[in-house]
Amino acid sequence: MDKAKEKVQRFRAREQRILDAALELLLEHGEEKVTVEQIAERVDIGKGTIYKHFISKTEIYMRLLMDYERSLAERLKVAVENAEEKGDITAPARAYFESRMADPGKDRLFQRLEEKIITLNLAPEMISELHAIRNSNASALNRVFERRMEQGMLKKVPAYYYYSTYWALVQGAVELYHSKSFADVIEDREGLMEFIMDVGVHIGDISSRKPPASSHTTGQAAGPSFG
Amino acid sequence: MDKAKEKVQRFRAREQRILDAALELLLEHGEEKVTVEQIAERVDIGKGTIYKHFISKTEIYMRLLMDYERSLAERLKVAVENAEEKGDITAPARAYFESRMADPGKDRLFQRLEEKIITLNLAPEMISELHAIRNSNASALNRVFERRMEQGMLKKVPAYYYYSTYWALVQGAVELYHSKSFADVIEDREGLMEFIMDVGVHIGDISSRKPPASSHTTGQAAGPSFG
Amino acid sequence: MDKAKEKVQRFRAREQRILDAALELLLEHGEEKVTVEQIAERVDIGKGTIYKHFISKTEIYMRLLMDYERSLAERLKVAVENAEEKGDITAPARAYFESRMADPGKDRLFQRLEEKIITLNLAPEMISELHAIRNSNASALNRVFERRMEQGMLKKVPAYYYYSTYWALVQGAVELYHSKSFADVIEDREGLMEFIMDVGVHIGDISSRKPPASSHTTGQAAGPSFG
Amino acid sequence: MDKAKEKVQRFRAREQRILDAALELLLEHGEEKVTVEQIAERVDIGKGTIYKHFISKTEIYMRLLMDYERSLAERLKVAVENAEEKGDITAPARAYFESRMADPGKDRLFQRLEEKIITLNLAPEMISELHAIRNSNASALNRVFERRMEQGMLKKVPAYYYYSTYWALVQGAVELYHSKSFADVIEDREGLMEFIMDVGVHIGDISSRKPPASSHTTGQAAGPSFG
DNA sequence: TATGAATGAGGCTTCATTCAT
DNA sequence: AATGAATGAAGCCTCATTCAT
Repeated sequence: MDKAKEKVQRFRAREQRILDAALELLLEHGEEKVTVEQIAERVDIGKGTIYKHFISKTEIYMRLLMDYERSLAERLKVAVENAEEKGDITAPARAYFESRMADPGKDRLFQRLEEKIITLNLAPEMISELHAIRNSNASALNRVFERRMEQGMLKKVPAYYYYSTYWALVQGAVELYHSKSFADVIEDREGLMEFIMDVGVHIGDISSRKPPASSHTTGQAAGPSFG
Repeated sequence: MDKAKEKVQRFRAREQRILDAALELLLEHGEEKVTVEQIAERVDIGKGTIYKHFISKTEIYMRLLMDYERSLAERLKVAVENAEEKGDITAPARAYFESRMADPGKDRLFQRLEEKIITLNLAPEMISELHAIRNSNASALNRVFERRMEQGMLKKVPAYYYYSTYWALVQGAVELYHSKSFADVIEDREGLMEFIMDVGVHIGDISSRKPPASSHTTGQAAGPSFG
Repeated sequence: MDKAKEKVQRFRAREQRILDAALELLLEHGEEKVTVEQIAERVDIGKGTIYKHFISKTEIYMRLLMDYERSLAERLKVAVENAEEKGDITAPARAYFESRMADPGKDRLFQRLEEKIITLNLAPEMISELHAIRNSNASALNRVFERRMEQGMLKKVPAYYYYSTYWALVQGAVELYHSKSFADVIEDREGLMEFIMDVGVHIGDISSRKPPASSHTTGQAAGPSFG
Repeated sequence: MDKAKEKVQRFRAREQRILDAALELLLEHGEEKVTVEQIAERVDIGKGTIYKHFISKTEIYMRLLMDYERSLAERLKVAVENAEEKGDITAPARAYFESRMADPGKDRLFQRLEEKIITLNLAPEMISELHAIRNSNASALNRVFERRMEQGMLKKVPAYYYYSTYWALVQGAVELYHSKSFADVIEDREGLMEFIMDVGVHIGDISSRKPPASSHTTGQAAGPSFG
């Protein structure tokens, strides 16, 4: 009995190790350049063993994608609930931003992975499932924007304007975080990210917006010069 | 003499045809899935001939990247000059936005291309050169933001905050434009893009900001055309 | 004691179930495309267990081959004995034909299996054993042909001419039965098979041969049923 | 000009060498057990070169199949024409038999190859093309049988009875030729094959058949004993 | 100068068999 | 005794780049 359980557990543990190794390698080397053999090597198992756990390389990637999206959804849900108790209407937006910016490299990786899988049309059903999860994320944010519009705090435009714009900003922030061109220029990344989040949270605010809280509010005359 | 010139010209013309064909194919099939053979076929020359013009496939891609970045810089420069004559201080930001959104698919492709080349560390020097061009773009925008800060129109933070945030928003807008998940949701793409641009142009505005002009609210005869 | 017997019996029963499952799968999917895992699944036992019964996949196949050949021999023997009592000299030939045509798909499968095993030279001794069984089949037929030659009913040629030719015809009939190219053309398979059998039974007949009895010409109440 | 021609010729020659090598290996080792690498090795070219000539391993096999079928059709056509001039009505059947028996190993190999390709449903369109060629073969034989029926020389049954039975016999003869079980028994292969052909040619003959011409017509009391 | 045939490293996946539990 | 996770050899195919003509 116990032995059987143990075995199952060891099996699951190995599955997780495969996923972890794949993610590590993906983060280290990029989507291209990671081979099944490499993953196996890192987990220190045979190449064939991978295929006891996953039917294809794509399935490994899809699992990573789903896991990430689910954890995002989970964190967002918690944040929304907490926020509603406290009456902080900007909390969901902040939670979303923070969730995605928690590990921008990972976030970005998963975008690329998803894009590739969609383009090559591997695993269309799993992609649908993924998008279903994502839509549940979207609706939480959408509700926030809609409520604020009703309260007259936001300019009235179609709600998806807000959500889309906000998404775009976060997406861009993720790219920015990763960008090697900006790396030299950005001295205070934390400050910048806060600034961006603040911009995001106040998109469309009609008036009397709280000025962005930044650790840099003291006027810094000359930032780094681009070119 | 003339013959030699003619020859050189034909050579250059073919080079351009190779670049055009590569871009077309890239746009049609995505970064992966374009082979040197396909390019040669479309130009209707031999595969070997390509290697008379470019030492590697990567070099072709780098050339496309550089050309794109330069055209961006060029357009931006013109816009800035025009704007300065007319005193429209938001013009550079708008020009930048419009330039990148003129063909979002292309813009996005080049991001991916660049990313790939950086990741695989093919052609590090060319990448440096590319970034130099980009920085010259950045400085034009930076100057705008700095001037507006000096005029007290923008909250005082390091100038790169503005530029980075703006860049992030545009970057995100490009992704948004392309995104298949959003495609169903976005009914009025033009309107949305204008909305985003407006958000971008007014990042950090201290007060009395003009509410975003949206085609949903005011009939704007001729907005910029995207895509 | 009883327990031990029971155990042995269960063991044998399972062995048979493995063989049955293998045959089913082989018939369903063809020689290639059947894996040990599939067999284990269908029997609902572990893959490893199969190897408690058979040292290799080839051994399973060899067992199927032997069993088939033995059942063929058995049926043939019975038919010959019955026929001799009744004085019907063509009975063995008919019995042989009917035996092999009883399930042409199976017969054909075993040809292929044997061929494969011979080609790859797996299990040479078992193949010898198989051929020994088959030769015992041959001798029954041979005796018939020899007797008929002695009776002046058949042209005198080496007896193996008859047997070989007859074998060839039956072999071909099996293939014909299975052939997809012929499927469209053959409207009356029963009639055709009877026709072929008749041709076979009368190979070498010296004179006054009974014209082939075909269901197209004479109403034969109960012919042998094929397949 | 000449150079270009030469090049094309060398290319074609190599293609033929690939086909020849593949056929050789197939004949030596059987369908399974021949790898693309082996073929390349034997031709002394790189693995990749094979794929300049053929899009897949299956295509190589299909080419062999088609070439064989075409040569069969060609030989048959010539034989039929010659026969018609000379009034020898059995000539097409003989030609067909002889064509297929010219190299029984090859004939058998191609059956197996075709079967495999059909089963795995690789290349369905090429298989159709193959069958089209084969049908042209069939009709030539069919016409012979029909004419003989009209002349009252053959029992009247559906024409496909004759063709199918004849096909089955030839098919079986091919297998017989190859069979290792029969190898020891068959002392005079030529004689046997002639015997079989004669049986085939006279299938359904109504009367006064020429006795089979065999080099063994002298009564050999005891052929080899089976078992 | 232009060509395209040739190359071969490298990637993904399958499956019979072994062996620790 | 039964299991099934693990193995790794082996197979097919792709494609950037080279080089002889």
